[in-house]
Amino acid sequence: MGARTIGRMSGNREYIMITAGRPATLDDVARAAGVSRSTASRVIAGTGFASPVARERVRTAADRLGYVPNTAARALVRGGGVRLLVAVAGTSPAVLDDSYVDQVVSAAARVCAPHGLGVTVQWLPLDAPGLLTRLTADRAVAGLVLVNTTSALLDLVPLRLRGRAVSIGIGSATVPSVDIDNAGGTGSLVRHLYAGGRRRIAMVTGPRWLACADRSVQAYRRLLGDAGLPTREVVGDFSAARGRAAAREVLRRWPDTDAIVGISDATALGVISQLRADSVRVPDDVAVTGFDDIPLASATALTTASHPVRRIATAAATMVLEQRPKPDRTLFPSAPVLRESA
Amino acid sequence: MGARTIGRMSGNREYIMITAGRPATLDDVARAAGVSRSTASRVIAGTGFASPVARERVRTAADRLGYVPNTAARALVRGGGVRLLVAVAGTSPAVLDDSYVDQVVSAAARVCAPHGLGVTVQWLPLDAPGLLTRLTADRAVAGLVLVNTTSALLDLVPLRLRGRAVSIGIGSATVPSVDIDNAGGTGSLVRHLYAGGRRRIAMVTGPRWLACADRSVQAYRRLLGDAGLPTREVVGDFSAARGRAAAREVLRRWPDTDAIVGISDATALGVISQLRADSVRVPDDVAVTGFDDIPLASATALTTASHPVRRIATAAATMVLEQRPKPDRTLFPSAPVLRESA
DNA sequence: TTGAAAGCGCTAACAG
DNA sequence: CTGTTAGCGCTTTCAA
Repeated sequence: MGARTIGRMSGNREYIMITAGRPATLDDVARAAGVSRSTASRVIAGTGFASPVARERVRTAADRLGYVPNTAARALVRGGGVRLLVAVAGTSPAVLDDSYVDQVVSAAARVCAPHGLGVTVQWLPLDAPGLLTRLTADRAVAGLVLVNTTSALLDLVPLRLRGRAVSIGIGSATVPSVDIDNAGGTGSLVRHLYAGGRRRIAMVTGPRWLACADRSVQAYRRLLGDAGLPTREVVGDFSAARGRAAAREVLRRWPDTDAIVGISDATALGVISQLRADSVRVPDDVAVTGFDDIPLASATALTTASHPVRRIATAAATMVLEQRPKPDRTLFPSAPVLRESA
Repeated sequence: MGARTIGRMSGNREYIMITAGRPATLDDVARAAGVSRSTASRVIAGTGFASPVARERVRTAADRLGYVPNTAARALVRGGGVRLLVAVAGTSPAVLDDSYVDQVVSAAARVCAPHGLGVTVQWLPLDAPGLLTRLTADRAVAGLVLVNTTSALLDLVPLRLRGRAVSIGIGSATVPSVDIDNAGGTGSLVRHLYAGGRRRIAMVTGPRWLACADRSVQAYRRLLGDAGLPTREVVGDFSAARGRAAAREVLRRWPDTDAIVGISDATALGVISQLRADSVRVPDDVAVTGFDDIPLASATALTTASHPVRRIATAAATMVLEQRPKPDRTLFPSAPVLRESA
């Protein structure tokens, strides 16, 4: 441990080979290569000039010593930070117990790995805006991915993170957005219902504060409006439990409903289970659609719209890491997935 | 941007209040509190002595300036690292496209957040042991969580990480393990099958190199051996596709099989779909069990055993972060979840 | 109890 | 093209 082997290079210069214990530092590499630390830094970081000879010697030395740059030190001097913060807005910390968030975090971690960056995830209470400010005050934060955020939160993103923040959901003048095309996905589902002869179409919406959910609602309203049909809306919250209750409410208020559009697959699954419990046939009496195409959807033959969460998160994290101008808005298409429920 | 307000404290000493831009550093806090940087460091880090007065003034100043310690700088000097590495062993990078891994990463990120640490995830090819060595050579790596690892890989964990590495799966003399009680879970399932009158019980196993999967197989063998029954094993790989093929193989080799134990829910679901396709009734003709209790399991009424992945990952990450002696082995119980498939 | 001073490992001007 | 020189922000001896 800490054992070193002192040897001699052909050039008759002393070098040190670390055999165990302390990982090699840039100094070790420079010494072994017989160049200055700056030169070693230049070739390792790939920045600045270096003669082919120097390049070669440094590379060899680094290889032999198993040199790996210390990300923390590098981040300190460059001021770039060492981790990507995934901040998920919501009313309770339970928002983090969600496979959607899992996928975002995991995808982000995968993108960050080669850059030597880590990822952390935090719940952002909607009513405690100070937290975002505190979290982003840590210079170790290299970038920010906001999930399900609000405009209020968006405005709190500090200047330091301009260009290093992306929102999965709505964006702002300073924070670009990467998102799923809720309107397109929901629209195609509503059109499918209409094409199937449904005319009394209700919708179980998401929480009002969530803009992306609202886009689905707007699409639903627009389409029904265009067709001269009245809307039937019940507020939900993405959960199956709320979907159940909502199904009851829909049928109580509008007994002749022949289709229910759920804001999410979980919602739709809740709706279906309640409907079946009440002996309403799906899709014969009432057609039901979801949104997201989670694994459960295919198993339960739920008609829904696709939502490539992993690809979206990967794009978001990549945008944060790559420091080049980003489009204000990147929309991933959502395709209808027609199965048996509608 | 970068605007500052110069004011005067009651003690008539100059201080600087950052109103925007550059986050406050420890120097700013010290200056504002009228103490040396060392003193400020002691009270902020909570290490070493400080008079109540100093403590108070530093706290106030830090609060007012919205001071947040720079994790990277701290890690650099303390040598503690800035991120937790989740390394997932497997034969292809696709092992990372798995909700199991997502949950582990996400849970780890949650545990790390308050410590100012990030998380990265890496695929560890079984045949490229050098990668682990290279990855862990980065001093920025504060800790290691190995997933589905092998003894060979375990032996490569460097001394520097001793006490800062945990394995979800098998452990070693130097790396403690946190795991699910596969044997217990599988055992209770096999007993349930036996109690239900099944006597010709086959098993679709996991890949041979995976020790945790092997524990299930051992339990199956032991129980059948104790009952004087012959074993019927087909090698699987946790996938539904392989489960399908395995079901075919089982029935070809042992046509009178009356129960199939799947190494995972995905495997079992694959088995069931193949069985149904071949007009074999489940559970009437052949009972099928899984392992993990994924969301799909309840939707498909699959009998299985529970697997609290989130809790396991949280425990693992916590052990890595808390620097106290750990038990060599922590086993989380797996309870049978009886549904319709067996 | 406190402050001065010396780095942690690396990058980035700036002269040579 | 290369080496010298300053730090990045923080912790930690060591004296005072």
